[in-house]
Amino acid sequence: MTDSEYGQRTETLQEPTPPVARDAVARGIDRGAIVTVYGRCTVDYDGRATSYLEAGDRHLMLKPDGAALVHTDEGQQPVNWQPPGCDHAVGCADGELVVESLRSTPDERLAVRFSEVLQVSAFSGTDENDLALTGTEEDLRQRILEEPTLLENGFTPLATERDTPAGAVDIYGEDAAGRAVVVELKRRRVGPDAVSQLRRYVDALERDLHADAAVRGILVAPSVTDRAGRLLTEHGLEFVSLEPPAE
Amino acid sequence: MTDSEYGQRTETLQEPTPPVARDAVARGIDRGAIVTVYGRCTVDYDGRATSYLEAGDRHLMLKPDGAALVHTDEGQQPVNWQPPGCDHAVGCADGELVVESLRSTPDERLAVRFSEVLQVSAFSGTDENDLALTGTEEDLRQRILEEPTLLENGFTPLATERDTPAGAVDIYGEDAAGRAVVVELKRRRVGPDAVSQLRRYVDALERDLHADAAVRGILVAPSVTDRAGRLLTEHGLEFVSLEPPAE
DNA sequence: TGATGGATGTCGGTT
DNA sequence: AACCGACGTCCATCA
Repeated sequence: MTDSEYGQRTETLQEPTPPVARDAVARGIDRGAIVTVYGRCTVDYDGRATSYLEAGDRHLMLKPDGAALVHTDEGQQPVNWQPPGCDHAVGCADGELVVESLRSTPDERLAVRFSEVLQVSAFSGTDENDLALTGTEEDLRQRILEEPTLLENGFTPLATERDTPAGAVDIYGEDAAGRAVVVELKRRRVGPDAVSQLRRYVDALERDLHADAAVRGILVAPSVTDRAGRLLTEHGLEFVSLEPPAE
Repeated sequence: MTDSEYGQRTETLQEPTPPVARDAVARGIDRGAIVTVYGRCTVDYDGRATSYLEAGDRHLMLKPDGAALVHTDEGQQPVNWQPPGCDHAVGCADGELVVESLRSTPDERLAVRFSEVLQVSAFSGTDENDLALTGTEEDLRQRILEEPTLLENGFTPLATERDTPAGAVDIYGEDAAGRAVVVELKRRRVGPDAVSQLRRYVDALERDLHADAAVRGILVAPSVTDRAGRLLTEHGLEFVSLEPPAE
């Protein structure tokens, strides 16, 4: 039922007793493995908020970086979790397997109590490669910097991440008439929040450059919602429809 | 090595051949189980963006609601995923196990190709219970509605989720002098975005109630950042420090 | 189905 | 350690 010889890349136990499960989990954590436990459990969380989950069958994953995830059979998001950097502890109490993940700053505690353990697994392996992702806001920025005319004729980018009292502007530049232009980029359709963000930057830059300077604000995104479009008009801001490159 | 009798709550195979793995995954999906695969794989994603991940050892989880998660040994978030509502398909190609998850609106495709399958598991179970969570924004709202004096003496809540052209206001009410008050709630320390949000609501309500009416805007949160504090002052908005109740 | 805003958001960069 | 904004954000709610 197990393949627990030293050096194996996986080690799995079916319906172990709590002490056996505890030792397997502890050994997996020690070896730097991804450890999973499936079984009937309750979950306590206390930290930034507080939660409790009554008994049910769930899947717990403990990662060597200190992350913990409790998954039910629904949803992309775990029902409970702990971020990387936590310390995992495992033990038996009242004949149950108990897994705890703790961290400080902020003080947070996750406790999973298994009344029944159906399976414990430990997975060791290597993963050297990083994800290659395209279609991000950064890609959209590159596209505009390489071909500023996409924004409008005569636009000249002068800086990216230009600092203002309100934060860093995505692209700062000049139009054909020499007016200052603030560009805010979004990789997808935007709502009111993006308009407010652009507005903050334009306001801040107008103060920074002295009161006389009128600063143009251009929102670049695939599209805007109705309300966002109205907000743009109200605030005298502009919109240019552009998407991140497909690849 | 397996406990695949019909009706078992878990079914696990160690190092199955691709066709055997394929059948186990298909059977697990059919039964409405949570299916996991651990092994060496590459991951292709195409949809709202595009990504590719070179070979490495990873953990794939397929949920009966159509969600798919690819986890490495690091991070709380999956390196690749597909949201609930997808169709999972499994097959063999070039002697490899291939799992695909597809959806439309938007069109998105996730493909995981295993050059080596170390373990396949299927977990069946029941989970009737919902998470009980406290310390949310909703709890903060309840706290204020029950004791409006926490906000300020003489405050009278008149509505929650009051609609304005800019969206729904968390709490709408009147102060002791009968002036309209817009309250924006945040469960934790806030930055500039929350201030802009409150500003949009105050603006919208002032227009809605006619130009003469001065509307007060109060941000309620545990604390604000420096920049947010400055923005509040600039916009003539107020701040009251309150947290969600501890339990 | 789309819009809107909350979230124990998480994550990365920078100060 | 805090601040800030992006994210293939996810997610519930409501129109």
